[in-house]
Amino acid sequence: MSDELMTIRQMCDAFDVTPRTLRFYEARELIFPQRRGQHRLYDRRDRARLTLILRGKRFGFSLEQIRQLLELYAPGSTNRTQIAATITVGEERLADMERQYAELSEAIADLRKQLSDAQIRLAAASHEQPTG
Amino acid sequence: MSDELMTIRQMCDAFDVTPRTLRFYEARELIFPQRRGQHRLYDRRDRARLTLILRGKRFGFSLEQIRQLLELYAPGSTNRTQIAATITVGEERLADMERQYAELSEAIADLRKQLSDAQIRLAAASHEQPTG
DNA sequence: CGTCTTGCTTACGTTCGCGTCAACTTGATC
DNA sequence: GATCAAGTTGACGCGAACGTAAGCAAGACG
Repeated sequence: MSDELMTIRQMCDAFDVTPRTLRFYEARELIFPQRRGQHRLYDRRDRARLTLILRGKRFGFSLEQIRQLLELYAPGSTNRTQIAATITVGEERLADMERQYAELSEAIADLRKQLSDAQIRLAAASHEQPTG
Repeated sequence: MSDELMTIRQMCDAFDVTPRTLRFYEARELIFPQRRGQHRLYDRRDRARLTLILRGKRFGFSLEQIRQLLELYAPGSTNRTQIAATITVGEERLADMERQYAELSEAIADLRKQLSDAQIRLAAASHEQPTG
């Protein structure tokens, strides 16, 4: 069961990203795969981080914002002010997400209404020529 | 009450965007202000569209996706296949948003947990040196 | 009349998040 | 030992979404 360590190719297949992407994230210090010689090896931690990265991206966060958030998920520092700072940015992101959550709820309701209106227009247009 | 028509400057102030942005959206056919001579004038319709554009952006949609969505909000075409196509893309966007909504809910719960864990670490670090 | 402000067009510059080579190493295989 | 696949490090390229700067028009104002 060597599902502990994965090569870059396995990672790419598993997460549907390209090698370039993984190296890019590493360059931006979002993940830190080990090296066996020259080759990168990704462990469970790296995979967890990548999951969070991709999730964060889907919410529209920048890689830098995500990097800061990842510190919250990593038991890295024991420095008091560091932890406090990390918490602060985490709370900001949380606020962002909560705002987005509320707005998304509205937007979905909105879009549903527009869709049903359009369905009506579609039905009304049924007796006209079917093409333009 | 000439709140019916607004200049580009008034729009920028109202929506916190730059003139460049408004002209850019126009070039991409997301808004269609009237012209008085050379000057652009924005009416209620334009403002509604801009609101939707900015909202869409916050959800991570591209301007092109937003442009397509806007057709749903504009009583533009009476062409049956056109309306049907518009509905289709609208449903796709809706699905996107619903997925995002669900995932966001998870992510928020997740982040809350990480934050509370971090608070605990912060408390635990209290008796150590307060700086590094 | 000059000039100030507001806006216009055109066009090149910039940042982010990668894509796409090129050239090299390295371990495996014929 | 030649080749081949998999991986590596640069370095440049690219599309999206604007920023920025140059140069022109046109009404307002002293």
